[in-house]
Amino acid sequence: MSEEKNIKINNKENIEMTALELFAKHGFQAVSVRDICKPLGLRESAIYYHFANKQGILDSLLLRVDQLILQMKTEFEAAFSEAAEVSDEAMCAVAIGMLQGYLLHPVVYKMIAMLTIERISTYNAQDTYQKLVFELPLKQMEMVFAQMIDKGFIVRNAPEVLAQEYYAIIYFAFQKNCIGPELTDENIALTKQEINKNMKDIYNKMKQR
Amino acid sequence: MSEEKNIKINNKENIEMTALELFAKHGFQAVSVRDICKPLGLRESAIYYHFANKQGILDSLLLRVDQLILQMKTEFEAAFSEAAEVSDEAMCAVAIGMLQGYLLHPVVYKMIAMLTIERISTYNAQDTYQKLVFELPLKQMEMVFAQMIDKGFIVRNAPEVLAQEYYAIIYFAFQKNCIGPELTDENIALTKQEINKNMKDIYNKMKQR
DNA sequence: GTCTATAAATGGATAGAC
DNA sequence: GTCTATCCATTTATAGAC
Repeated sequence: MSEEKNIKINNKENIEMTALELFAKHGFQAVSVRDICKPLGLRESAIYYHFANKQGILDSLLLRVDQLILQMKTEFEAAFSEAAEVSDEAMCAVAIGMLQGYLLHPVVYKMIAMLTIERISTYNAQDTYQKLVFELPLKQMEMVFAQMIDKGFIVRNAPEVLAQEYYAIIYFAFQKNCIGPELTDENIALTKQEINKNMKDIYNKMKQR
Repeated sequence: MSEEKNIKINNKENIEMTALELFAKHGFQAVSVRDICKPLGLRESAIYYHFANKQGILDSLLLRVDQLILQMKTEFEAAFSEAAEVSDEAMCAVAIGMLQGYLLHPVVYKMIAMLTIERISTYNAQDTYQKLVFELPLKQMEMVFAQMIDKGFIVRNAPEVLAQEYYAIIYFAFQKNCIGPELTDENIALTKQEINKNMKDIYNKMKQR
């Protein structure tokens, strides 16, 4: 093996990930190029070698979200396509999986936090937020319900309405307990607890009478 | 009547409302004191006469939210205490009232937009957001359900779970369609439509069998 | 690919006149 | 209560050496 320096390769990706960390915590505007440099041990000009300007870092991150969405889409399919058993436990498992494996996924979570801020003023960010936080998970939940209806487990036949009802519970608990200055284990535990409670409740109302 | 100049009294409140408008659109950090001055036709020093610093404007606005919460609390009581009839239309009316009269209330909406950004990095803003967007509406919904249970309209006896299930639908549709760079009439119409659809669906599952 | 140095602009904040 | 003028820190961005 050759003597190449494997420690501290400050490539584009490295810079983007540090930027994402900071953008997620403080927002794009509040973070200066110098702030991004510090943890990397770099100077500003090193950043400007990789990116045209500060905006370029954000644009690059937004492109990264699009890739992430595609990746997550295939991961979802692998995770949920087999779980076509129906019980309140199974429904809770799907919901907790959506929380733990997606919304709280280290990169997805930071993207959501960053976009939560940016989407209010920027069309570009709003578009990405919509896809990441609403379209993809809703489409996924819809598929789960379509399957359940197909197999005769469920009475009603509007999978997109059911998806919205169920995902609303997950999204609500997530927003209420997991978005904020710090994400603690207690917050996550409380979120799961609330999702489980509401999930079981709504499941009992919905199941084949 | 005396010849006092009634036009353009640029008092503290005037400055705060202009600041709120801008903070809601771009976030606290992204708005400069000069930005606030422009629409008011003032100079920076005029602002610093009324406020100790830029942060002082935000602090003042946060205090204003607390007053608003108290005011809204009493308005809610007046609006919902009589509506103790139970039907899917009545439930939808309560939900649409929560959207139209509260979440989309001109001032409340701007406060929510501003706090959506600030609450991610600031404990103070997070606290206020929690009260304004979660605690107050949930408490209110809970009271409506407690009444309905009291009068024997509803089977289940966990009003706080029901409140969360119902309010989650409202909050979800609001976040999905009404938060972003511009709020159009189409967005609002779509939000109402989605709330109505999900509300009726969940109501039919819930009502006395 | 990263550094030093520096230009140019922006933004928070104050002093003192009116 | 608002204005002019000004100060100073921060920040974006670039030029040119290594």
